[in-house]
Amino acid sequence: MKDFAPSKRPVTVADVAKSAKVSKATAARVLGGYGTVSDKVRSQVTAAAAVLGYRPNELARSMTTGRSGTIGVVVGDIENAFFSLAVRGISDVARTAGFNVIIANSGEELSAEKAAIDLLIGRRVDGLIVTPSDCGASDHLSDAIGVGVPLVLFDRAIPALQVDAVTGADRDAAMMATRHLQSFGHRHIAYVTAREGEVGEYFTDESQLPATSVLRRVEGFLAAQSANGVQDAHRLVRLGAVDQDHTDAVVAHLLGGTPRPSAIIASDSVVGLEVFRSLQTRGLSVPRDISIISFFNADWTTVTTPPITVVDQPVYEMGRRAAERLIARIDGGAEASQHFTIQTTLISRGSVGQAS
Amino acid sequence: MKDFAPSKRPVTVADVAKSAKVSKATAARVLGGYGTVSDKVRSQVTAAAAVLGYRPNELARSMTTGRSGTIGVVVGDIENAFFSLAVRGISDVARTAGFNVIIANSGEELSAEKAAIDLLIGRRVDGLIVTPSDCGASDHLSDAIGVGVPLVLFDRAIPALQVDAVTGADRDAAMMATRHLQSFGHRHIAYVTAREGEVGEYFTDESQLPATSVLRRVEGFLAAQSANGVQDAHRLVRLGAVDQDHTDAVVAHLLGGTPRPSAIIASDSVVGLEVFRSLQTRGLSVPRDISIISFFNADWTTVTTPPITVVDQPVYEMGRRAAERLIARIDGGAEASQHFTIQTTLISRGSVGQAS
DNA sequence: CTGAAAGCGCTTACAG
DNA sequence: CTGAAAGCGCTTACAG
Repeated sequence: MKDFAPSKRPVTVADVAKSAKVSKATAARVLGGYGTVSDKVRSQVTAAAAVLGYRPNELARSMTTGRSGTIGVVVGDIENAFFSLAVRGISDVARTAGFNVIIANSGEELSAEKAAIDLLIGRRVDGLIVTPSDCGASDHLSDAIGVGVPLVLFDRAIPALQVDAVTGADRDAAMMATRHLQSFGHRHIAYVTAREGEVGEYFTDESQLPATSVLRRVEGFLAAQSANGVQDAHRLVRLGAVDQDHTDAVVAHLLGGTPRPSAIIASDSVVGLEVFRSLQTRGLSVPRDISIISFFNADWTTVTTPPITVVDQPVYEMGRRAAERLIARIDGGAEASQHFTIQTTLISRGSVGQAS
Repeated sequence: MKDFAPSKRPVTVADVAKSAKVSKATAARVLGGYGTVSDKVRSQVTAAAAVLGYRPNELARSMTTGRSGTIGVVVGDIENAFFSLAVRGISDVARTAGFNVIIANSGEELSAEKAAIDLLIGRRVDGLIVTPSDCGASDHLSDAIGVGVPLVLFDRAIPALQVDAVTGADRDAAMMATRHLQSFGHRHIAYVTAREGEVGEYFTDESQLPATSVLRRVEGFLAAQSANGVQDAHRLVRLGAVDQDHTDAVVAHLLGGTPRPSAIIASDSVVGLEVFRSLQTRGLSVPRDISIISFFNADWTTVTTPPITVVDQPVYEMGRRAAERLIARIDGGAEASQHFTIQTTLISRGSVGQAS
């Protein structure tokens, strides 16, 4: 028995209808699972569909119903475990509710984010979850809302925009981490982020930190430092840890400067890993020579020597909440927009010691 | 100025045409970027589209053209860094070629994989890249091919199926790793995989390993061991390392058994991390008490003490190749199917020492 | 319970 | 260069 060349033309309801000797409408009813049909007709159609190998064209279906059963998710970087975990939370909820998920990557670039959103709206997703790469830019998002696409922001809020958002309690989390270090006698604490910036560039202005999650953390850090009588804390809030080489340079600059920090807080687990490597490379012993706390309870933080004290963000739960909220909106609730803040905890492991 | 409630009905070419006082066909020509129009008309239409906020309906577009400009990717677990890296490779090539990527997760379950493939075909993707969860099951894949959807297998091949595949050189890689251990005097070497299985269950039969990538590695391992005069090597090929608890049990069983292995090869970096944690928990020192090699050069392998010797699979490159091949097929090449095998290297770090 | 017709928003020939 | 008509594969009223 030979396989013939693939029959290019997909089989349609019309084909099934003809084969089952019923009208298109009737065939469509059983194939689409709506309306009422007699059992006899149902089995005829089902049988015909099976032998023909009918597969519904979801595109056509979406076009007539106006629903695609899909939600679009735009994240900063799917390779970052923070986002993969969030996506799982979103997907789990979506699947249960009968939605599929399309993921797009912005690479934390506004232009890519815009393109992704256009694409997803073009594909007529029923709703959107996005991690805005620049919380100061909201035009493309308000456009989306204007078009009628339900939107939930993830991890970051946009103050200028009336829209649902699910974020961590970033300010509190940073204060908690900072106080923890302070309780070990640390005064000169550095805060390192991956935001684009010159090596040595420190925080002076909100506009440097377009992601509100990072900004809130820095605010919390500064507040805690200020409360502890440290005034110039912002000088140790550093940008530019965009990759291992830059992080090495940032750390080198920090350790060669005055005051020399005795502890470092890493703004996310990717930066944390790079900072840890930098310290290792320089032959520094953690926590004897320097202490470190990283945001996000990533895999690697548990197998280092010592294991790393982390701010444990409930990212899976955050993903779930975002999806739940979005689906509620899709299903009609037009209530006022809300900002959900998810509490975080500190997991104390071995990377924090007494300030020397 | 007030914002009115979102205008639910999206604006269509017809709306733009009316506003620009041209025919639908003409408006569609400029909006769709095909055919020829006068500059005057073009600017009228463009202007009208802008004020109306026209967004093309990609669904409708796909339905008439028969192309969606999208490729579907089904991976085992997007949270696994191996797959995220592959997806980036795929996405980079796809984007450059003007395709978008839809990702679906199978969780390494055949039923979920089937559902995902049905979904993607229903959405009329132009092609499919899939990591088959069970290389013995090919019906759903040959169906896809039968429907005319170009398909490239990733990481694993299906011997029974004439179809393109991009895999690592798994047999060679495992032989390389095994020989490396042998050169340090190791004879009793364990090989641990995450495939479902009882604690203590060892490899006796191909059917236990439905992923050919794993099977080829085991074959390479056994061949190398056999060449070194170790006959019962398969008894140390263990299944069941599905999560930390099970891995703990598998490692405990291994270390309590006879012969007691002096080295462990982890079949992927997730298993590797769990095995490393197990060893740490048991207070074993690597490599003094036991040596370890993990597949995949994951983040965590560089920050442990000692850092881990790994089989470095060029996963990004594999992803790129898969996407390139798929796009070539989509663009018409009906050449014979091919199996691309990508060479791997061993990165020797500190986790392998002399056998005691 | 079943069928004929219209329509979703585009693109594709086919005329002018 | 521009327009009128048909069609992609479904679902949705509307009749019978």
